[in-house]
Amino acid sequence: MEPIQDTATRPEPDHAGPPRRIAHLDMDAFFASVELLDHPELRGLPVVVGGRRAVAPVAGDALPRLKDYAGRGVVTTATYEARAFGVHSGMGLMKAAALAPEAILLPAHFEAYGRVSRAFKAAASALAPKMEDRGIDEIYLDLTDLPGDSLDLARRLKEAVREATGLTCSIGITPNKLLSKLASELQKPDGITILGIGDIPSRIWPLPCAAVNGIGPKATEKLKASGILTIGDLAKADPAWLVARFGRSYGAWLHEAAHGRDDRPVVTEREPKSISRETTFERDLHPRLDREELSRILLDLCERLAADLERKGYRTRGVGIKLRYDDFTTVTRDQATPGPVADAASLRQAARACLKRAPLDRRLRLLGIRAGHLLTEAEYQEWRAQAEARRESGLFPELDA
DNA sequence: TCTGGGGTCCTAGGACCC
DNA sequence: TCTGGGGTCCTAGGACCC
Repeated sequence: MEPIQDTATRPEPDHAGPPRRIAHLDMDAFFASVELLDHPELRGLPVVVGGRRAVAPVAGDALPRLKDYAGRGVVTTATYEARAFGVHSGMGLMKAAALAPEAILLPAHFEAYGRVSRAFKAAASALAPKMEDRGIDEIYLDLTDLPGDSLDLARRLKEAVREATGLTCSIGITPNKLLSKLASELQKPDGITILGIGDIPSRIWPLPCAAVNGIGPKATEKLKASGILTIGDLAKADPAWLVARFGRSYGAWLHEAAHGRDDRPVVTEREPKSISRETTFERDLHPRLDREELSRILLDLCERLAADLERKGYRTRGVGIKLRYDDFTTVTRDQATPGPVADAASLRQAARACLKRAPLDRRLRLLGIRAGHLLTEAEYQEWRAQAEARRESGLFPELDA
């Protein structure tokens, strides 16, 4: 018998409620711009930030050039002058050097970026306290309850950020996060873009699908294969076809996204789900021949992860490792720990158990360790109380004393 | 000349329990 | 004797983002 379900009376998804006013604020070429604060003489030149460690000093007082770099590493950020050569973040440095050999290469200074990041977020949240942290160089702000028109608010935000950091940013303001993220990209750098729902056909639909946050390389290729190039093409696609092609969840989301619909709230607080450390080796290491070196690296990763857990006040109940082989294939192995732990020795013990279950027959280029299933101090105390109760009832003697 | 390091979320199968 | 179905946890992999 056919299941009977009255879909016609099911309520619409919750798009109701008063329209919101959401800002996305994105720092312009963030890492490179911070570097230029220290090296104003490099303004206007193509500059790339990246590389694994300080570039070897070059003869005389010449600046380190991209062409002088040899080794593993990717572009972390490029100035707009460097981007003009086709260089972009994530690109291998060797490839970038082929495109812009004379570009200046600066090593990354993550402590400095962290300081400037905290400064711009403090300045923005002083004006708009409902702030969602989206990483080191971007935030969402919920401006719905603030007085003043959007253009004026955007100008005040940019001025506050500039005053606090000396840097420019780009801002998009629309009724939701998805559109604001798209809007902030439209007039970079140093831009303000304010859009309403009515602007979607003219401003959003001409953009390529890949401009949408959540449509990556794989989905872009798949869409392209069906002749869907722009967000407008995607908006015209049959939702049932999208679901059949991309799955129930992602297919339905693609349809909603193309029409600029997005209910996600601005989330001001969040507990981390996992904390990890990983490293790519200078040269590929053999699991057997380079056993001692790998062992030292694992211990170092465990100690750094333990320090992170300690500093942030978490314990983990699930440890995982990540291995990347010389052919760039990646495997992971996970293992639940007997109880919540945060010390390096316990992390290493769990990591070694994971390693035993992984193929170790070819050279490795990366080793990583991750602490998942995190417990806050309060959750840990609760776990302990429950374990104690079980122990006293004699059911599960997980606690020794 | 290959491709960093830190994350989130989703899917999917099997174990296990009720 | 031929066997249901839901819920949750564990594990592995993959897409995606900054």
